[in-house]
Amino acid sequence: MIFGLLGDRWTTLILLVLGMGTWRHAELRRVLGRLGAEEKISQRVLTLKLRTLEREGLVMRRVVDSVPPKVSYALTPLGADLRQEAERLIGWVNSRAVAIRAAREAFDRSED
Amino acid sequence: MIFGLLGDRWTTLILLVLGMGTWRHAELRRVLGRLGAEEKISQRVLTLKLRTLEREGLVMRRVVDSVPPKVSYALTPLGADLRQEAERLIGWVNSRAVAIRAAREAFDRSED
DNA sequence: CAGAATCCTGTATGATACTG
DNA sequence: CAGTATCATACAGGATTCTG
Repeated sequence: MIFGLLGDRWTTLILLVLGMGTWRHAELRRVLGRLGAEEKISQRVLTLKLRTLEREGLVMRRVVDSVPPKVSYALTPLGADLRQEAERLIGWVNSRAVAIRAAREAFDRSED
Repeated sequence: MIFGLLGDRWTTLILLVLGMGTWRHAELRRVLGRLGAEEKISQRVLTLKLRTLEREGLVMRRVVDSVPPKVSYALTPLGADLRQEAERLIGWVNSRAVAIRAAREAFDRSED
């Protein structure tokens, strides 16, 4: 994978959503469940992904130690920057979607 | 992952190497083994990756049906285009390598 | 040489239950 | 609410063997 960061099922999507603002864990989880045509992300995996992103300096974690605790997540400047790159790549794919689909169908037709 | 193509261990590297020219299966396999600081790619996985790339219209496969057979691989124009995008992303990471490493070390220090 | 078939293993992801 | 712990599973990747 390019650099072991965007190469998993959820990270890119998380980056995109966090690009829209600041979210608490549960909110973020709900939104991810809708935006992605995929299934819902498990609580455990969301925590893992956020930890990794925080570790890489892409996400900021803010804790308000009340009861119950409030934890919010947002992109760091570095994270916002990477999000732009991700969007660029998504744009690339979208603009080539037709060609790619055509290639796929041609391939599938010819192999039988 | 961004779009399920660059999100694996070998595809990006294959794209980069194929950007350097046309290769036969065994050659390509040898070069991948050196360029990547990683281990050697297995014959099976290389075949799988090349098939996928061919299906997406990114790689062209040319067979000369002699004995033994000669099969060569090269990028299509679409593949060459994607390779550029991949290089851009790699450039992004390289130019931020220091910041990322610093963030990682700060995180590891603070968690104990 | 290129690749198909088999078998095996590690890692990512997921479901569930529990806690500060 | 956010997170941890545990257990279970799916899939990518790898080793080996065989063949046109």
